Amino acid sequence: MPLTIKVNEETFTPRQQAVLTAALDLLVENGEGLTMTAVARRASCSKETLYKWFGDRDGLLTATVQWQAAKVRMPVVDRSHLNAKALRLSIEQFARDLLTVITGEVSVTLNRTAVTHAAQEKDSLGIIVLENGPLAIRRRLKPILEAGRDARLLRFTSSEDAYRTFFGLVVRDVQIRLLLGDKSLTQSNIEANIEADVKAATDQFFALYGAKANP
Amino acid sequence: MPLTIKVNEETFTPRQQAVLTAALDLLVENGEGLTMTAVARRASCSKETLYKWFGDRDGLLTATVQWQAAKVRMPVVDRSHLNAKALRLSIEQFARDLLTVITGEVSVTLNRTAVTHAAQEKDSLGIIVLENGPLAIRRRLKPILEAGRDARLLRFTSSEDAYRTFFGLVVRDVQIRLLLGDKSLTQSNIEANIEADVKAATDQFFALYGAKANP
DNA sequence: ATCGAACCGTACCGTACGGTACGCCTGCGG
DNA sequence: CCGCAGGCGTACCGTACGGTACGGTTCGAT
Repeated sequence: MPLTIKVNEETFTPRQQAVLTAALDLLVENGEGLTMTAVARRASCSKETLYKWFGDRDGLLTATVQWQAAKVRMPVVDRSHLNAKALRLSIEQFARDLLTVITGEVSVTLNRTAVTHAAQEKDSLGIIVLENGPLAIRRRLKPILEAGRDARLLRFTSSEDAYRTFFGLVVRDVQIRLLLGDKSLTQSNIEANIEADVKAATDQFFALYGAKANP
Repeated sequence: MPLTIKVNEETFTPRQQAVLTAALDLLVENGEGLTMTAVARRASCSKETLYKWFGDRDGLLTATVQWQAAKVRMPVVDRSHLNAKALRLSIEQFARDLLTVITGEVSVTLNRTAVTHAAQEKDSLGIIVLENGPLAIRRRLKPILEAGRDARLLRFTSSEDAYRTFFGLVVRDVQIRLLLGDKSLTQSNIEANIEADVKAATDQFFALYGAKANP
């Protein structure tokens, strides 16, 4: 019987964090390279310690994803004085952050890992990734959207729907293509277009939800 | 050395198709349940035959995904007389088909399998899924969009961009949530909202790319 | 100085699974 | 009737990997 995994306890000792870093590195380098032996060797620790700390392989995986996903923090957008320009900048900033995070190597790896995990009737990693990815962004964007509505700069009925449309406009087919390993989407390729994409998505979002838009 | 896999040859004997069906069933039932022994037992054939026909496990997997993905065919939309109403119906139909396919159990399984595969520096399955999923839809939608533009019903510069925006508006965060195993997205849940979602996405698409829209 | 906890390194075990070999049956051409 | 190709079922092999055990080492507390 494996030990209970401490999923809610986010505090890891520096040594443990070194182990998690090693595990993440292995994941990024080679998605399926995360074997207990490899992690132990990379982190210069014994397998016994891994099992003592994380219970079993799944526990180590969960801790790694959890710890790493929680590190992805969007910068908070200033909400103090909300004129049209500031709102637009905030939305643009969210689009930029969303695209940057989602196209990052770590994010792709984490999402792939979670999808693989979900393919085995285990959804814990998927929940963690969802919670720290899309849902985290949603939580931060929502007050901005509602402030925009209160200031009569935006018009929508459901902030949920508005957010999901925003997500779609920004992400489009980029994420799924990255997850599927589409070679025509290189990192430099994305970086070169990110500003144009951010602007386009923001324009479209305001076209749909701006105060002047048709209901 | 495994035999060369016949990826371009789409013709399988009925017996082979029965094997592929068994493989797909196992995949859908339990993502990681596709072991050679399990397939052989399910299809009532010998492992030796599997290896003779498909070379190795990867070949069987590729053949399964290839064969199944190619079966997903969108109905062709009539393009004969293209007034505003017909165009809108066509777009709506695409949105509906796209959503229906993407949220289907088989599609989710195939995408998960391909993502898992891509996590191991193998992108062949990802390419197959991309080619038969998003890209197939794009190929079919593109002439409709351009016909709409020629008829001055739509306005856009790049049909590529228009398609990708359409994809984003329709799919939003549904696919990634399904891939990650989000429990709050049940099949019945999606089905109940699909018509409303289709209408909303089409409305938004026309708001952005309709002839009356701002450039 | 001594003890014990924590931990490293490594050897070891069990199992699952990819891949192969082989014996047997069936159907078909001669 | 004979022989043989194709295929089924099963036994088997090798390996990779999850998980455990254990001796040796470091280090802090007493």
